[in-house]
Amino acid sequence: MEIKKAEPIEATNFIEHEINKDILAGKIHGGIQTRHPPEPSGYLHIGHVRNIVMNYGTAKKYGGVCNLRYDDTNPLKEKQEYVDALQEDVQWLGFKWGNIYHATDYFQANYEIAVKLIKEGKAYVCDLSPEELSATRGTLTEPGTNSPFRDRSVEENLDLFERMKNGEFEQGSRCLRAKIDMASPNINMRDPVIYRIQYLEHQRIGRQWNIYPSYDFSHPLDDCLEGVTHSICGLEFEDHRPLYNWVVENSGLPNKSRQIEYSNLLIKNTVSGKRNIKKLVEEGIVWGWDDPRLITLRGLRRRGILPQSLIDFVVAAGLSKTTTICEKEMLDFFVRNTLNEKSRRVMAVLDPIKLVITNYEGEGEEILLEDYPQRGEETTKRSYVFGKELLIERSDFEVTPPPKYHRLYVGNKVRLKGAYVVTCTGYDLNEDGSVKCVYAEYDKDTKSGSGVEVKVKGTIHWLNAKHATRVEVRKFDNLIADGEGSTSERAEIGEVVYNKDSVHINKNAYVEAGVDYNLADRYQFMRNGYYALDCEDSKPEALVFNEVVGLKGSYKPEAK
RNA sequence: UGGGGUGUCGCCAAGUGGUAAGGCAUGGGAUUCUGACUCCCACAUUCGAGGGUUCAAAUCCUUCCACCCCAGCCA
Repeated sequence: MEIKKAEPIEATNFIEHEINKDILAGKIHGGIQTRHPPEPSGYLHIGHVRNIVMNYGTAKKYGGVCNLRYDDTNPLKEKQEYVDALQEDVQWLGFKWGNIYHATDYFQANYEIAVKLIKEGKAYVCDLSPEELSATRGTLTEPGTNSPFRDRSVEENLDLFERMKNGEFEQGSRCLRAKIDMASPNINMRDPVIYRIQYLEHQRIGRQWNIYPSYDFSHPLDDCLEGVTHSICGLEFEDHRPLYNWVVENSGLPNKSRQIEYSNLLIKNTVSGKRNIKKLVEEGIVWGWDDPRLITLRGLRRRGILPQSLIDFVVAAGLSKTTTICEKEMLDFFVRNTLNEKSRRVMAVLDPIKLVITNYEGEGEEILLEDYPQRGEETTKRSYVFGKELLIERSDFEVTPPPKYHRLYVGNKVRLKGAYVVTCTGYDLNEDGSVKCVYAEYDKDTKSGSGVEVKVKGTIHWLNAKHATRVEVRKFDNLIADGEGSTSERAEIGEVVYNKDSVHINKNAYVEAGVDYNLADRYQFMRNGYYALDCEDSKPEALVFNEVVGLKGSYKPEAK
C-alpha cells in the first residue's frame, strides 16, 4: 500500500489538531499509521463505529494506513466466532484495513522486551497471590507498599521468568511486574502486572504460551513494533497513558507511538457496551447478537439500517472528550437520510380496510409506479394493477375527520398514488362500530400521467385486494433502559428495566404482489417514512420494518 | 478526602484573547401525486458559578460547584 508522507490537513477534530502539531513539530518521519485494535470478545456495536471511523478514517485522511489488530491477549474471553464476525462487520461498514495483525504475533517480541526490562532491573517476578497483591496496592488515597520480592536479583528474576514461561508454576502463583512506583498517586503506575501465567487454550495459538502479557504491556509495544504513530483509544485509558509512555520509553524500540484518547459514543436510553449486550445475549433476553432490538452492527443491519447512516451519524456527532450521549432522533435522521436516497419505494398497507371504487368497471388496468422517485427521470418503473376493490390504510379514512385532516372522509377527494383521484361516497361499519368498508368514486380523467391536474390535498397509498401479498411485519423497538437519570442513561444492566413489548408482530399487513423480498434491497413504505425491508437473516416471509425511522411531520390531530 | 478527565442552546459540537460555526430536535412558512423529501425563516447578549487580569475573555489567572474514569494476574 502506498503510504504518503504525513502532512498537516485541515483539522476537523481535536485528534487531527494533535496529529498536525506532531507533524509540524517534526515528530513524524513517515506516514501516519493507526490501528483498529478490537478484542475478539464480542460483536461490534454502534459505539465502536466512532473508533472505527477515527482510526480508519484518520489514517485515510492523512494518506496513511490503519491496520486491524486483534488484541487477543486474554484467551479467557476470546473466541474465533468473534474474530470472524469482527472482520465481516468492519467490511460491512465499508472500511479497509492495511494488514491484519494479532497481539499474539508479537508475543515473542513482547517476551524479549520483558527479559530486557528484567536485565535492566525494571521488572521483577512477584510471588504475591492476587489477593495479597491487591492488598498491597494501597487505595485511591493511600500509597501501596513494596512487594517483598521487589528487590530480587536480576539472575533470580530471569530464572523465575524463564520457568514461568516453561509452565513450572501454578496459575496465579507468580507474575511479572514493572518496577515503577508503589507510591504513585496513579494506581496504574504501582508496579503493574505485565505478565501473568495462564494455562488456557488460546483461540489462535492454542497452548503455545504459558504466560500472557497484559494489555498495558503488550499494547504500547505492539503499537511501536507495528509502526503506529497515533494510538487512538477510549477515555478510560487516559490514566494508563503514563504507563503506556513508560513502556514505550523503556522498550528501547525506535518508533514512539503516541496515545490519544477520546470519549465514547452512546445513544440515550439504549443498552450499550459489549459487556452489557453480552449479558443480554447470554441471559436470553434477546435472540442473539443480531437481535434487531440491539444496537450491535448486526442488529442495526437487520433493522435495515445502512452502514452509510452509521458513518454519517458518527461523523456528524463529532468528537470530543465529553461523554457523548446522543438522542436517538439524531441517528434516526441519518437513517432516514440514507434510506430516502437509496430505497426502492413500494406500496404497503399495514392495517388494511377495504376501499371499493363503485363506478369502476372492468377487471383492472395496468399502472406504472416509480421505483426510485428520488432519482427523477432516471428511475425504473414497475407495473401494478388498479382495480375495483382496493386496500387502504385504516388511518387514511375518518368517519368524523379532525380539523385539517385531508385524507379520506365522506365528500373529500384524494389521490390514489400513481392512479386516480377518488371522492369518498360512504362507508360500512362493523357491528363493533369499526369501519368495515369505504366507498368512493373515481374520476376517469385524472389518471396519473394524463396531464389532467386536479388539486387534492392528500395522496394515499393503496393495494389491489386481488394483487396484494399478505406479509408478516415486525416492528422492533430499541431495547431501552429505564427512564431518566444518569445511571439509566448509561444503561447499566442490573439497574434498569427493559421495555417488555419491544417486538410487535403484525400478521395482517400487505404489500404489492410480485415484490421480491429476498432481494437485499430496501423498500420504503408509501407514506410517513416507514421503511420495510427483507433481511437476509430473517425468514423470507418476514418483513421487518423499523420505527427508528420515525414519523417525521406526519399528521398530528392535536396540532391545530 | 488521592490521581486523571469533562463542563458552550433540549441533544451533539465548533471555538485556542478580538466581540458565540454547524448538525439533530423544535416552531413558523413555501412547495409537493409519499402530511416524506426539498426550500426558506426563527431558535445562546451568552459559554457550570463567583472573583480577578485586559481596551477586549468561552478562551488567561483564581476560588468553588457538578459529573465521569481508576484500587483485574480484563481490555
